Amino acid sequence: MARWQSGSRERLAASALRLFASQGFESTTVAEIAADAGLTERTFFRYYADKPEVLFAGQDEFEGLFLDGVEESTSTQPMELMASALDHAAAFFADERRAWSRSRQVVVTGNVALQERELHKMSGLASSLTSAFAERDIDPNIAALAAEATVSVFRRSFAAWIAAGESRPFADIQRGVLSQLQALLAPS
Amino acid sequence: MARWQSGSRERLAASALRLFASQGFESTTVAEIAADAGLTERTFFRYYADKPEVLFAGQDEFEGLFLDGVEESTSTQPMELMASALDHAAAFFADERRAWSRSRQVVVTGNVALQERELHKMSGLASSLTSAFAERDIDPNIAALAAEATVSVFRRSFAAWIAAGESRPFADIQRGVLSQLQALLAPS
DNA sequence: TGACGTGATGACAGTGACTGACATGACGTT
DNA sequence: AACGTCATGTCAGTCACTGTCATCACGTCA
Repeated sequence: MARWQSGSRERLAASALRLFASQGFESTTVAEIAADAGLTERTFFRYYADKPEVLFAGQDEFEGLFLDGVEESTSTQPMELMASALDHAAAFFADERRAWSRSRQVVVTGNVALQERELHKMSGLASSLTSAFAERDIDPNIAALAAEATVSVFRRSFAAWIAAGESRPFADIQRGVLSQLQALLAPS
Repeated sequence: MARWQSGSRERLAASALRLFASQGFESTTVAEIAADAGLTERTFFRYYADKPEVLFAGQDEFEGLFLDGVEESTSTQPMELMASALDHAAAFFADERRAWSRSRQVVVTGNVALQERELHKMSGLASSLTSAFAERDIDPNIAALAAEATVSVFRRSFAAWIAAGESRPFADIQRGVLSQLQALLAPS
């Protein structure tokens, strides 16, 4: 029998989300999360750099989907690369994940520190996309604007996807939002 | 002679920026800032909600310029409202402010917590713009995309404005970036 | 089989951000 | 001159986060 149960990292994340959802982010201490997972506070910080970070595990995988989408496309047109990245990332948001995403988002929306962390993650995604676009010989300034537009479309789509009553698949919503953005900025 | 010197808030902000710039954000304690301003740590937190916030005083005024720009325009076209907001806000970034903005940005760029706070302020600006646009009978989804696009243009412009060697006025840079964004998303 | 290294964890003390509660004392008003 | 107000000081406390050392199950190698 192992001295330590395996999956400490996952247990910590699960305990954290459950406690945050039931009693709030600020009124849950790290020591409490750790105890709930059968560990100590010190061990929590060996897995997660800080308290907000425990809600953002798996971010790298998510960001990788966008980048894979860019790599898959052979185009050098910003719009086509954006669409490819968005389409590819949509796979992450399967319908089974919708309920989980909703409850997680309630927690994030309810705390400023978590909102800030989420924005920072989105900013990191935009940076990565900027680099990926720039490797296709796209002007750096254009690449940055395209990357931020991509993230905007994703965020709007995600918000719509978890809205009450919404049932369309993520990919469908996202294509609609991208069209809206194009229409908005079309020279009239 | 007054028991307390006036302008405590401003002295705290000035001490903070100076200390952050010379020895870094993290290695400067709030107690140190307060002492430098002739006050105590407790008083610092009566003026600023937390340590990052001391670098973001005056944010309301800045946000107000964007909103004034929207109000000044009588248009109901998103693109025209965006342009009006951006043009109006450009007044905030006079050439005299460029050197100060550069040194402040060095501090912000050098610390993750400050970057997160800055992103959150930009997000708040986007929310305000979304509401302002929505009051012009613009579809909420379009309003949100237009607001985020506005903020993207501003941020890209600001980055260019403080770049080494750059000397064009802020308004000129910003108009160029807005044109680039339009060109990027123009249906081909 | 037993010594040994490795790696995950615990234990503990310390720093610093932030808060609540109460005390102080200069100032204007009456 | 008594009084209320308000910016500030003082102090104790909580909690996020860190450095350091101890512990102990496990695999390996002699």
